[in-house]
Amino acid sequence: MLAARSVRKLFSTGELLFSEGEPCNGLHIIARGKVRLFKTSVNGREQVLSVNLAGESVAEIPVFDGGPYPASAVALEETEIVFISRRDFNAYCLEHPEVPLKVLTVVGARLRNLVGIIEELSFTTIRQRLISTLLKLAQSEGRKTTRGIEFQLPASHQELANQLGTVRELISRNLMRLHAEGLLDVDARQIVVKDVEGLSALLDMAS
Amino acid sequence: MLAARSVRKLFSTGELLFSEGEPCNGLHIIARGKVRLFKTSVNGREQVLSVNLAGESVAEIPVFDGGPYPASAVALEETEIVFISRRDFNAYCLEHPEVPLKVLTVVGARLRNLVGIIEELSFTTIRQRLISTLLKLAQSEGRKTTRGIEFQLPASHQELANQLGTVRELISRNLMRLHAEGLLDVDARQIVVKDVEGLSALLDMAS
DNA sequence: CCCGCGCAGTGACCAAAGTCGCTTCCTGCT
DNA sequence: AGCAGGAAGCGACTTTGGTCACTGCGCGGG
Repeated sequence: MLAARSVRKLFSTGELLFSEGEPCNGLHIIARGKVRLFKTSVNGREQVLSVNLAGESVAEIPVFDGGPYPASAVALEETEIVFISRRDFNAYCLEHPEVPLKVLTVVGARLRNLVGIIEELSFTTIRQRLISTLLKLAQSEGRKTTRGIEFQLPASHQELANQLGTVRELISRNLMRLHAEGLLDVDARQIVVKDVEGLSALLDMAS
Repeated sequence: MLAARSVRKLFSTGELLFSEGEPCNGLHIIARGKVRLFKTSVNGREQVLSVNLAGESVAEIPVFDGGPYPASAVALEETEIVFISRRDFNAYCLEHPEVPLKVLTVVGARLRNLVGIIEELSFTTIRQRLISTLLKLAQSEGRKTTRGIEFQLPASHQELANQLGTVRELISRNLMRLHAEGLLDVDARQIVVKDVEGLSALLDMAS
C-alpha cells in the first residue's frame, strides 16, 4: 500500500512548502488546508498560478520529469500534507497503469487553467479580470439581500492583486470606479453587487 | 502495433488542424512540418502558446480528459500529421504502462513552457521579451560577420507580435529604438546584432 | 492608553502599451 | 506600365498600468 510509504507534514499559515527552482523529490497531496502556487518576479511582484484545496495534489510535474519546481508553494492556512517520494510513486504507477492516466487528467486540468491565465493576461484588462472574479465570488458565496448580492472578499487587496497579476492600488481604484458607476457598494472587504447584469455586460464588450 | 491504426493527414501552409473549443477525438503527431498552437481574442489578437516541430505531438491533453481543445492549431508550412484515435491510444496506454509516463514528461515540458509564458506576460515588458527572442535567434541562427551577428527574422512582424502577445507596431518601434541605441541594425527582416553584451545587459536589469 | 503595524484609500505623476491614420515599399499579377 | 494587396514605418494620441508618497484606520501587544 502506498500510504505505508508516505510521510505526513504540517505547515502553518504563510509557510513555504517549496520554492521555485528547488529540486523535487516527491509528490505533495493536500490532506487538509489550502495551498497557493505562485511565481515571483525580481521586483517582488507575484503571479498566482493556482490555489489548491484538500484532496488535490501539487507539483505533479517535477515528480515525473525530474526537473526543479517551476513555481513556489505556500500554505494559506494550517495545512497537512501527505508526501510520497518520487521512487515510490513511480513504482506505484508502473504497478497500477490506471494511475498515471488519472494523473494525466489532473495535469490536464492544470494545463487548461494555465492557458486560461495566459488568455486573461494577454487579452483582458485588469478591470475585466476584477469584474470576472467578483462575479464568480458573487455566484459562489453571495447572499441575496434587499440591496443586492452581498459577500466578503476572501483575501486582502494585495492577495487579490497577486492573483490578477497586478498591484494593490489598482484593486482599490477599480473597485472605486465600479462603485462610482453605481454597479456595487464597497465597505472594507464587504462587497454589495447592485447590478449583476451591468457587470456582466462590461465583460462581453469587445475590449 | 499502433501505426496500423493511425491515419495520415496532410495540411498546407496556413491550414487549421483544429480550432479552440472543438471536441477532440484523437492524438496528433507531427511527422513533418511545423505547427503553431495559439489562442485568439474577440478583437482578433492572437497569443502563441507554442510552436511544434516534427516528432512532437500536439494537444495531448484533450485526448486524456475528453474535453475540447483549449487552443487552435495551424500549419506553418507543409505538414504531415499522424492521427491516432482516442480509443486506440487509450487502449495502447493500458497495455504499455510506460507510455503514459512518457506522455507525462512531454506534458510536463508543455506545462513548464506555459508557466514561462505567464511569467513573461506578467513580469516583463514587450521590450524585454523582444530582446530575449532576438538573443535566442542570434544564438541559434546567427552568423558572425564583421559587423556583428547577422540573421533573418523567421516571420513577419505580425507573427512575432502574436508570439509576444502584442501588436505589429510595437515590434517596429522597439526594433527602431534598439537601433537608435546602437545595439543593432535593422534592414527589413535582416537583423545585425552589434552589441550582444549590451542587449543581454538590458535583460538583467530589474524592470 | 499609546505605539506600531498591516491594510487600505488616494492623488500626482510617469511609462508602457495600444490605437489610428496615413505613407511607403515591395511583389505579383494583369 | 499600372494596379492591388500585404508588410512595414512612423507620428500623434489615448488608455492602461504602475510607482511614489502620503494619510488614515483598526487592532493587538506592551
